[in-house]
Amino acid sequence: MTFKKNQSAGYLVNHVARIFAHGLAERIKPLGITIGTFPVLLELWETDGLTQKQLVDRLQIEQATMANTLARMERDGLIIRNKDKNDGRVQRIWLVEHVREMYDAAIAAAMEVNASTLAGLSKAERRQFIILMQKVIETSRNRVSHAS
Amino acid sequence: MTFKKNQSAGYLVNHVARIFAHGLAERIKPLGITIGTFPVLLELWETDGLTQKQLVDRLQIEQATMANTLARMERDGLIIRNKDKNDGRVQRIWLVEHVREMYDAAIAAAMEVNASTLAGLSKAERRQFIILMQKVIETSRNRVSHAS
DNA sequence: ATTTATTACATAGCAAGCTATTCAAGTGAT
DNA sequence: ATCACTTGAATAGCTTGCTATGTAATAAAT
Repeated sequence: MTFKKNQSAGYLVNHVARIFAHGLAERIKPLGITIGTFPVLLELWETDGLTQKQLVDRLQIEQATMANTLARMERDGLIIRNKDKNDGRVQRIWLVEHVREMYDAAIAAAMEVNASTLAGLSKAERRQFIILMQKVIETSRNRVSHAS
Repeated sequence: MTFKKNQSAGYLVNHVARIFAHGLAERIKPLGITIGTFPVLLELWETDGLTQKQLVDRLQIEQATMANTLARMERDGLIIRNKDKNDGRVQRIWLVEHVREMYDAAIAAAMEVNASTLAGLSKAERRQFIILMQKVIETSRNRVSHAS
């Protein structure tokens, strides 16, 4: 029996992630933001002035990836960074005013993408989708923490 | 009520895809292959000598992405490309001998990744995971074909 | 037969992810 | 006080994905 990619969780989930990414990208492009910045914005909308380290911990993105994403965001005028007074190593990240006001539109876009991409699923299936993803992430989180 | 990223299908599925990618990457690295080439290899192991166009259609990857992936594969000695006799536009892609022999090891790696990443799910949940992914892909496929 | 359109592929340029490495600022031990 | 360690961030260099655009070969239309 041969390996069938359309029965492989890893293959399928990569495909699905690209579908979501594509949908989100086209919907937030008018706002002047991109998919990589979106999770960062979500955190900052909730808590402005986080450090890079805090963003890395909350978003499970590698530090180097975060540094690059923040550099692009600063370049594009979405955030400003300034050194912490008490600790010269840490950079605090602050939203620029007009970005703080984009919250509603951005959230609407994200909810639209979720709804339309999952349109083929029943309400129960959509709930199950979320639960399964959370469980997989939890499994991985445990594995990683054991390993270290 | 605020938007919660850990309840957002798009956010979660991106995270899960990165977990799978990481797991696969470390397991196939010893074989000298990377995650982007893996789907291409799956197709060629089944049908050697496909054209770039056929790979694009079967893997739902953009043509430009495929061209770049194939260029890397050729550079790394995984494939050779040659022009089709009947149609000067098409490139046929052929596996190099030692890559053809990697099938068993590569499939074993993929199955391991799937098993260990989904270890926190019951058998029924794993089955459900596959079904939900397939449905989302199907929904997207229909939408795209309507749009064109 | 020539022109026009289509098709297959390549190239340019970017975002977003990664690992590995470096650097500077704090912390601790002696 | 100094030396070693740790921690936060930056940088280098790569893969994998995308859109937009260019190019050459074939097919279709007149």
